[in-house]
Amino acid sequence: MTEQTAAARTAIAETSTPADGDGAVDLLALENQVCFALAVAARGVIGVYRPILEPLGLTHPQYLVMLALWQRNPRTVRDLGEALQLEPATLSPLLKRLEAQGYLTRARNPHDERALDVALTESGRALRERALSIPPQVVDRLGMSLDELGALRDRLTEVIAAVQRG
Amino acid sequence: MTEQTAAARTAIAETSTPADGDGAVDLLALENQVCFALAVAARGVIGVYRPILEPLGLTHPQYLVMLALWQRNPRTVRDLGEALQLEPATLSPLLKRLEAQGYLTRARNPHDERALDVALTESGRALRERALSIPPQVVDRLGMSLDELGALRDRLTEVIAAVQRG
DNA sequence: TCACAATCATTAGTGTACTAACTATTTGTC
DNA sequence: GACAAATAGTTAGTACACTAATGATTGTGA
Repeated sequence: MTEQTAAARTAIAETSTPADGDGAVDLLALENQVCFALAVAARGVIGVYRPILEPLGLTHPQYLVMLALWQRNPRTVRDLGEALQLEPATLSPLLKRLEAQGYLTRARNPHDERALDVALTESGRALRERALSIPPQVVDRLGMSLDELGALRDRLTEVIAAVQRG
Repeated sequence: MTEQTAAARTAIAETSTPADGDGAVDLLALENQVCFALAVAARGVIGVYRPILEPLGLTHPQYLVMLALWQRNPRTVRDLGEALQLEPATLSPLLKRLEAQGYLTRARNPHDERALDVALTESGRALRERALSIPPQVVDRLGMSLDELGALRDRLTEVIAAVQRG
């Protein structure tokens, strides 16, 4: 019975696991950690995107950069970093790869030589059409209702706000 | 109204952002992507753990490994991988660092030389006492209620199940 | 028993993601 | 106008996380 393996008990239980007979909850139980559920879910969902994005030659973070640029086109690295909550040091090599793919250009801003303007190429703009089918594919693959996904996004937004509040 | 059907088609409804005047929802808007919220929230929460784990000499994934070992002590790499949903290729160098820190030992299983047994050292067992204060610190730092966090964990569990189901 | 497939871990290579240190440019102030 | 402070981006170094390929061991069927 004890042989039932943690794997069988699944990564995350719906109910908190009592540590022992006195009904106390094990604070350090893996299944009780929100951070663990968050990390596994994030990796898992990004894994769902992987095969869908592969034909476009994009990784998930690169896809997010493209989404940001499709919303507003010439943007500085700093601007993108704020929108995506990424450090410039993370963005810098990532943007170079997207430039190498031909989806965007990188050029110093004439008015402020410190800033680097990132702009879509024709190829980058055109990619949006192909990307339109991605969200439905993901929703379909997850097999979850839009209500469930919306509820999750709202909870995550609370967490993001809580982190930034600190 | 076309408003409803458009909202229903959204990856994430609720405060969905209209793309233009006709009330259609922009499927590719950054704010509407669950994957984006998931990625930002996960990075953010791991960032909250960073300074808390730093005194213990642990990164967040290393902390999760320790949690798993505190629940069941000698475990194989494969066993840990299933519990943490990590590839052995990810776990392998991670465990070597924990071994270098002196928190665990790595030794081939005598019954099956292919398997590698990972076992806590005395130092690794002792670390649990210090770790007991971590969850309260994180909850305090986030400033969210346990109900909110529990609700989030349940939503995340649904996603993880959805990913694994596919 | 002996080829052979399955299993387990490691290695190599790519791509995030962070911190810290650095260069270059702009801005503010005396 | 000179110069310190602030800002923008890059580079270096560490650590995940994945896929693919490799090596070693085990178990099985002919």
